[in-house]
Amino acid sequence: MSGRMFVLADADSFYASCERVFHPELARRPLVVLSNNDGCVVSRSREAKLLGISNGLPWFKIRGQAEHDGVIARSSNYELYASLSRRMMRLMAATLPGQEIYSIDECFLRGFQDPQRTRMACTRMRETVLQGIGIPLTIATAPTRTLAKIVSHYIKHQGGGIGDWDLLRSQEPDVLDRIDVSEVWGVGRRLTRKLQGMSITTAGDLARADPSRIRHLFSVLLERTVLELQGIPSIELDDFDAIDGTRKQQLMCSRMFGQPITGLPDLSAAVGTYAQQASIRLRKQGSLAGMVTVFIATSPFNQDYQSRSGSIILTDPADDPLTIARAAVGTLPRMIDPHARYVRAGVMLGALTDAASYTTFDGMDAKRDNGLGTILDQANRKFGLQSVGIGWAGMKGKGRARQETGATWNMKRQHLSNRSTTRWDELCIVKA
DNA sequence: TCTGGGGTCCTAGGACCC
DNA sequence: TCTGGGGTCCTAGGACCC
Repeated sequence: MSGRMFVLADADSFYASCERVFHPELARRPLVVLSNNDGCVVSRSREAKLLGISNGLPWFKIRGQAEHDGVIARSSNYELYASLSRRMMRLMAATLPGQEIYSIDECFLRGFQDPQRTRMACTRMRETVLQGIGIPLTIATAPTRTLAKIVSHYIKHQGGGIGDWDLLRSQEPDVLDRIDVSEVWGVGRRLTRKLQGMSITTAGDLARADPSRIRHLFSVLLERTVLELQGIPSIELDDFDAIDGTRKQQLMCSRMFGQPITGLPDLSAAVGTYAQQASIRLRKQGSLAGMVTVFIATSPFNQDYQSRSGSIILTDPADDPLTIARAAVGTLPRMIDPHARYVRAGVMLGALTDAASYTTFDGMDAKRDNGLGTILDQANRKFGLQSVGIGWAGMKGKGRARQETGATWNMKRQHLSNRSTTRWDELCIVKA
């Protein structure tokens, strides 16, 4: 074995596992985590999977049966997950070199030349994260990222743990032929259908395909996937700085509403709030936005579905909340259908540039935050998101949702757990 | 009644120029 | 005004990921 060895570490049922960290009584119970608005299932514990609950199912459709089966539901709590993710990533980076964070719950690392040494490091890493944080990992090693994904997928089916491509292949030479092509990293629904039409139905079929022919019929992306299945590293990840979530090209804040809204005033309030949220993240990563795009949409499950978007180019790139919110709200009058029932809106900031190095030719400066944004950022850090804001963004709700705004369109989160690691008023209480 | 939120990359095709 | 080809740049949309 020569060349690089990729290590893929990802958490088992990450969101569900996070919920258990501060609620040990949830261990071994069937548990699901729901998307915003308590819409769909986005994470299930192993026990919930065994009950036949799949990801993406609308909660309102399965709720009756699930509750009958003793399933516990939690609203998603991304503050908690992001915080646990950061700790988990730091522990892993201290064990193996070359960490590339790929998503909130998984990262690639580089293995050592000596496979035995790599294996020991993986074992140690898994124990450290389990004991230090309480999150179980699945760890796979392989000569390419795509094969590491295959191994990970395979051993998760066996209940998780640690696996290696060479070992697996020596035990089961035909393992790729027993994996559906749709399970391959980079092959989605559409490609699966097209490939099936060409009698490529398993990962093994795809691995045996001619890369240049695949490139012709599909794209360079799928060609790289074929090469990777053959053991030739061909996919590089962007060297984006994911540990603090920095985005190089665009940044978006969008939400489904708790209930449909109609008319300019409510829509403006929602879009203004999302614009502010987006500008907070923009300042946090030290960028300026050159373009603001807003989209609004009615329900795609209704017959009169409509979706519109509009953009504004900022003549001077900006990071201050007023400029961005004003630009965003300003797109609405020409887009809005006054009778439509909107269920979703979003604000995208594009044409991002680095605030520190930005200069214009004529000596004009960018629309920098004049201090208001920084004050808002500080207040929000201290008192919690949406404590303070411009316009509607500062309106608080009551009771359990007191951190959210009081507007009717604010999302539903009826099964929210405490944000124990990021909110002082939601600290875990230990009775001794 | 009730169906997530964020990203990335590639390609086709139009606009424009010579 | 018409005719033709080829190059570049940009954007919208499609496809994928978690």
